[in-house]
Amino acid sequence: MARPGSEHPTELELEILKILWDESPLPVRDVRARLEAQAARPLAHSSVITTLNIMFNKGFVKRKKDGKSFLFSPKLQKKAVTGGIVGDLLSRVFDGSSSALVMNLIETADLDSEELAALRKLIARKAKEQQQ
Amino acid sequence: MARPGSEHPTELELEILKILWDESPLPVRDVRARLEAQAARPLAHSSVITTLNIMFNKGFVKRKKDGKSFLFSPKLQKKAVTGGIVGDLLSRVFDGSSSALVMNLIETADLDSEELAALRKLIARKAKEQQQ
DNA sequence: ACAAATCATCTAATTATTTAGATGATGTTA
DNA sequence: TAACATCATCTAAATAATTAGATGATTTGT
Repeated sequence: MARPGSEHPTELELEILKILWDESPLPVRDVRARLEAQAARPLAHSSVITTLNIMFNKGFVKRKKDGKSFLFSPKLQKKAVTGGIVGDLLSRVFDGSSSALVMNLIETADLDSEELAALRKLIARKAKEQQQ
Repeated sequence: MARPGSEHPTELELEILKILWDESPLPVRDVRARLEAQAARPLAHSSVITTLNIMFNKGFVKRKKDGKSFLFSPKLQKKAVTGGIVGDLLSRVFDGSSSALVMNLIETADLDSEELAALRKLIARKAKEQQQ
């Protein structure tokens, strides 16, 4: 009875990817420091490097030897990852309906008038592209 | 060294919640049948009821005794669950920026002109509400 | 040169999540 | 009534995810 893994990054993995999206390449030491400082996750050095190596084996990050340490970088773009998570949410909960999710977000999110205006523009642009 | 659980439903739990959102209350027998038919997850009866009871303990579902079986219903609304997952994604990846995620979705989603028109209306309504 | 710091590797442990068979109780059908 | 079907409970096991200390190697600082 196998427990299936997930195709998406786990919560800790997502935290680490975010750190690397913000700045990379980074050595483990720095990833560990930022996990503690930015994500309130104080982990031992070996906990962090273990997770990073698992992520490397999963194809989420690249690593490059630098002296005796490794520098890690994200291999997946932010959009690809969020697209995957959200796409999954779509197919599971919204029967694949993107617009239902987008509407749900717009209804629940706290958007100010500038953000709404920007969205309006984007939608107008999308609609225009569709007519061509 | 505890391994933290997640505050969100796991992938299987989300599949089960979807089934219950579509129709509830449901007995375990029916949940199991739909997992197999709709989610291509053929699990043993006891696997399903174990997961449902874990979900009950987590506060995700309600259950009511009916004869010798239990009927399960969702306790959380779809919006609350997706809002939680997406809110988490926001805070981890988009620094809390709802509009960035919504824009990301609009750009990547395959929306037809009717859907775009509906979004435009919703945004207009939101903008109007904000002026009051 | 020696001590301390840094680093990866190895090994181990905990917990969550998943999966399921055996068992006993209950209900239904022949 | 007996056999069968259905159901929850109990027990067990596999795997993923997480966490971390011990160890040896390398680098840095005194």
